[in-house]
Amino acid sequence: MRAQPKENYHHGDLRNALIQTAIALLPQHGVAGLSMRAVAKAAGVSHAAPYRHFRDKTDLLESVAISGYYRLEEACQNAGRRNLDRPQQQLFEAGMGYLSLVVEHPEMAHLMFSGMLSQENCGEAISQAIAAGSLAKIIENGKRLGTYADKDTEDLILTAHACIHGIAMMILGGLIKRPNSKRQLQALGERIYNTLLLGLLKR
Amino acid sequence: MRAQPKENYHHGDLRNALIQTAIALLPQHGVAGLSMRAVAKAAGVSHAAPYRHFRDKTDLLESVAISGYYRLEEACQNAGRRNLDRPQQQLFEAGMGYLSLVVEHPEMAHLMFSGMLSQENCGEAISQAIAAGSLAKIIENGKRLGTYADKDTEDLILTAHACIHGIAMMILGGLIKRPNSKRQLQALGERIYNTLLLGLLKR
DNA sequence: TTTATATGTTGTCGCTGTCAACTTCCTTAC
DNA sequence: GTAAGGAAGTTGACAGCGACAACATATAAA
Repeated sequence: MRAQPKENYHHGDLRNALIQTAIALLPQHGVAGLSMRAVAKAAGVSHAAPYRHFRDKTDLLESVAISGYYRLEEACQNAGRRNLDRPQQQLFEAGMGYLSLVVEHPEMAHLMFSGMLSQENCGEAISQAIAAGSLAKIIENGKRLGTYADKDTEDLILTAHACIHGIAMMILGGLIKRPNSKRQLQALGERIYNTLLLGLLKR
Repeated sequence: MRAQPKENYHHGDLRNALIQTAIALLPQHGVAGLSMRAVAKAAGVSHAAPYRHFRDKTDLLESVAISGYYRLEEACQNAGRRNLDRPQQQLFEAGMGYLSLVVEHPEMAHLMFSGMLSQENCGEAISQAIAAGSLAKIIENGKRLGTYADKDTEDLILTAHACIHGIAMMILGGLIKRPNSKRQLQALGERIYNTLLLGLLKR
């Protein structure tokens, strides 16, 4: 039994400390500019210490990305729980949560979605299960309530996800002007959302 | 007047040669693994030669990305020209061109869309003018022909672009399984496209 | 022909990711 | 309670990188 984590040497929970430190440094340094050594130094350990807990840099970044996926899932699930009997509001708020996370933590989003991490550890499996998983529940619920079109559910989920993800990545990639207020982001979300619901064609 | 580019020393058109070499090396090395020195070596010049033509690494990568934007524009414009009186086919083929480029040249797409390049030189200005520009013409044309809903044109363009871009980035980021044939890609495009046209809601 | 400028080369710097070798702490077996 | 051994930290080293300065050479201008 350890009373207090010793001051020197063994850290006690360096692995998590490194992940949290990396998350903290990410906004300043950017994903490209974030070095393993900088994370180690900021965490107060020597430059090689991280290699006792992570195979290489990618391994650390994967762990950071995974924590981002969980935050994203949480945002989507909360949107679902807040509006159990209003499927359209569920979907809209989930989408706004998705967008907000990307806008507020662009470097984290870059890490999660740029595809540079091994597809095995945090690609399809996790992101699919999490982000699309929450969306899927919301859309299936809406379909049960008779809100959505009587088409293949997978197609509805995929299209909604693509739309949300697309706007997020367009902001991230500089293809559209980055909204500089919650209000602007909300307005952007509404424009997309309404168009997506009604479709491009004349009704 | 120069008869033949001399074998030694002055290259004649090193700037373009470096861009082309970088494009050629991109698939093997990936954007993260592509080094200035590797490009220089592959182009047959010394490791510092590129700095006579590019301020830094980002400057070279920007030039590579810009050439990608032009390829993308070309694909979209061709789709428009091929189907002048069929607005839906125009939009679908433009989208498929967009998707194909990303699937066939994922590293180039990564460079174009990840947002790590300076927004000034090849961000909003160029990408907006090119990709969205071609899409805009197509959708405006379709609206004139009475195909599309009587909503704000900007919203239609934005939503269509987001949808296409989103699917492309989901493939790139490993969020959905990468299609391994033209046929699979086509099928994926059709699912999205039909849902986007008709909208999520019951009609 | 001389001179200036553009372009390519070599040498160097600090930083990075990663490994090997060493040290220190904690745990477990006797 | 102590010795053995593994887990977790340290220092030192290496090659590769981006970038700059100093130098060399080819072309253009005078």
